[in-house]
Amino acid sequence: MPNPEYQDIRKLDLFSQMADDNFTSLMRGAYVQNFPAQIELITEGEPSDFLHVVISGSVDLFSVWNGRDTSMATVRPISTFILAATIKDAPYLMSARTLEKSRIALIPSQDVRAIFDADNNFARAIVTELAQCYRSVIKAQKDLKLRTSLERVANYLLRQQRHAGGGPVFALDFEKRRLASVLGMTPENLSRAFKGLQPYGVKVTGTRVTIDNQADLENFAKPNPLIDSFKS
Amino acid sequence: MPNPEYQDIRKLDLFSQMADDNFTSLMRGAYVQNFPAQIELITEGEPSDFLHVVISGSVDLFSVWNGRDTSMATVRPISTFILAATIKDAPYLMSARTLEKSRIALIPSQDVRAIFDADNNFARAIVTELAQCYRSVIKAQKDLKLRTSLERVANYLLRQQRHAGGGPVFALDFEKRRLASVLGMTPENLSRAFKGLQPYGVKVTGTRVTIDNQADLENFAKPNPLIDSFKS
DNA sequence: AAGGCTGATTGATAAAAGTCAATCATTCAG
DNA sequence: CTGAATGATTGACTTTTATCAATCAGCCTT
Repeated sequence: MPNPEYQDIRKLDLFSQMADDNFTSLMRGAYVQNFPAQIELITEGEPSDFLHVVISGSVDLFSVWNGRDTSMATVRPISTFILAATIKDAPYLMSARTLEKSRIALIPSQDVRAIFDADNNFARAIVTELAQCYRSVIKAQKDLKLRTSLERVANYLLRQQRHAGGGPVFALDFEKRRLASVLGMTPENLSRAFKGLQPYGVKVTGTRVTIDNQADLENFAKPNPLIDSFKS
Repeated sequence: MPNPEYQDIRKLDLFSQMADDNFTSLMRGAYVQNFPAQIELITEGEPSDFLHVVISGSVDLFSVWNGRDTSMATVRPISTFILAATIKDAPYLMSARTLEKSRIALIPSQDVRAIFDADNNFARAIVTELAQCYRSVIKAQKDLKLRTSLERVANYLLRQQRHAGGGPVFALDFEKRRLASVLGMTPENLSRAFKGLQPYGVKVTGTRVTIDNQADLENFAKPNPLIDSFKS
C-alpha cells in the first residue's frame, strides 16, 4: 500500500478497526483522484458504484426536483458519503458536487459490500456510522419543522460559533447562498435574517460574524442538544 | 420461549437471520406489554433503555421544541423504533406515544448491544435496517425542502393510493390533524390543500379519498421515486 | 334523543417567506 | 488598474402559510 493517503483513510472510525488484509484489499480496488471545483461527482438516481471519501476540499450534497434544488449537507475531510446507498446497493438519493478543488477516494461499492460481509469489525463500524448519519438527519428535520427561519439562522450561528472555538468572533464556513439553501430559505431571506438578529447583538459583515450579546442570542435561539449538538 | 408473539418478531428482517441462541437470549430479557391509547412511551432526551417493537396498534414518533411539536413518523406493526439510539447508547431524539391501544415488546438496549457484538448476522441486519431508516428520512427531508405544502399533500395522496392498492378510492390512514403535522403544515392548511386539489380531480370526504383524474393529479404532483418510493 | 366532546372546516387577518428587479460589493482575469 | 462576473443586499410586491375565532359535523355517552 504505497499511497500515504490511505493511512488517513485508515484512521477514520469506519475503517480503523477492520482487519489489515481487508483494508488492503479495499484500497487495492480504490483510486484517488483530484477534481476541480463545481464538478458533479454523482447524480441522484444513478446506481451507487462507489463509496466516496473526501480527502481534501469539500463536497456539497444536494437534491433536485421539478426545477428546484436544495443543499442537504456539506462533506468535509476526512469523511465518507453515500454509505447508505452503497450498503443497500440502491440508487443515490442525493447528488454531489465539489465546492472547491478536492481530492477524493473512490472505493467500489461492490468491494465495500463484500468486505462488509466478511469483516465483522467493519460491519459494526458501518452500523455506528449509519446510526450517526440517521440521527443527524433527524436533527436537521426537527430544525426544519420546529423552527422559523430566523430561529434556524440564530441556532446555526451558535453551532458555528461553538465549532469555531466559542469566541464572540468567528467566520461563516459557507457561501451565504449555500448556507441559505442548507437552512431551507432563500439568500434574500438569509440577508434579512442577519439583520433581524441585530437586536440580539449579532453583526455579520462578509463572512465575519460577531456576537456581542451571547446571553440575548441564546435566549432567543433556545439551542437544544437534541437538535443542535454535533455528537451523539 | 412460550410466547407466540416472539415468532412474529423473529420474522422481522432485523431478527430473522440471527442465531437461535441469541434470539432466545434477547427475548428472555424482553417483555411484552399492552398500552392504552395516548400513552407516552418514551420521551426525547431520555437514555435509550429499550428497543421497542410494535406488535399491534400504532405509535406516533414526535418531537417538541419551545412549545411547538411535530409528528415525525408513524410506526405500524410489525416494526421497531428507536434502533439508532439503542445502538449508539445515546438519548432518544424523538418521543413516542401510542395512537391507539397497542401491544409493544420492549427489549433492553443493553442486550441488543451485547448480541449485536456477538452475532454478525444480527449486526448486518441492523446495518440494512439503519440504512433504510436513513434513506427514509432523507426522502422526507427532500419532500419538505423541495415541495410546497400543496405538492406534498398531492404526493402523499398518490403514495397512500399506491399503498392502498392503487384504486381511485381509498382511505386516509391518519387523523387529519396528525397528517398535517407529518406533512409540516397546520390542520387548517391541510383542509385548504384538499380543496386546492379539487381542480385536479381530488375529492376528500371524511377519511375517504377519491381520485377522479389520475393523470391530472400526477401531472401536478410529479411524484419521484427518489422521494416517494417506500422501498430502496 | 339531547347534550357535549373532539376534530374538521371556514373566513378574516397577520406573519412569514418567496420573487423580481435594481443596486452594491468583491473578486479576479486580462 | 480596470471592468466583467458573481454573489450579496435592498426594496417593493406577491404568494404562501400560520393564527385566531367561529361554526360545523360526527360520535359517544347518558
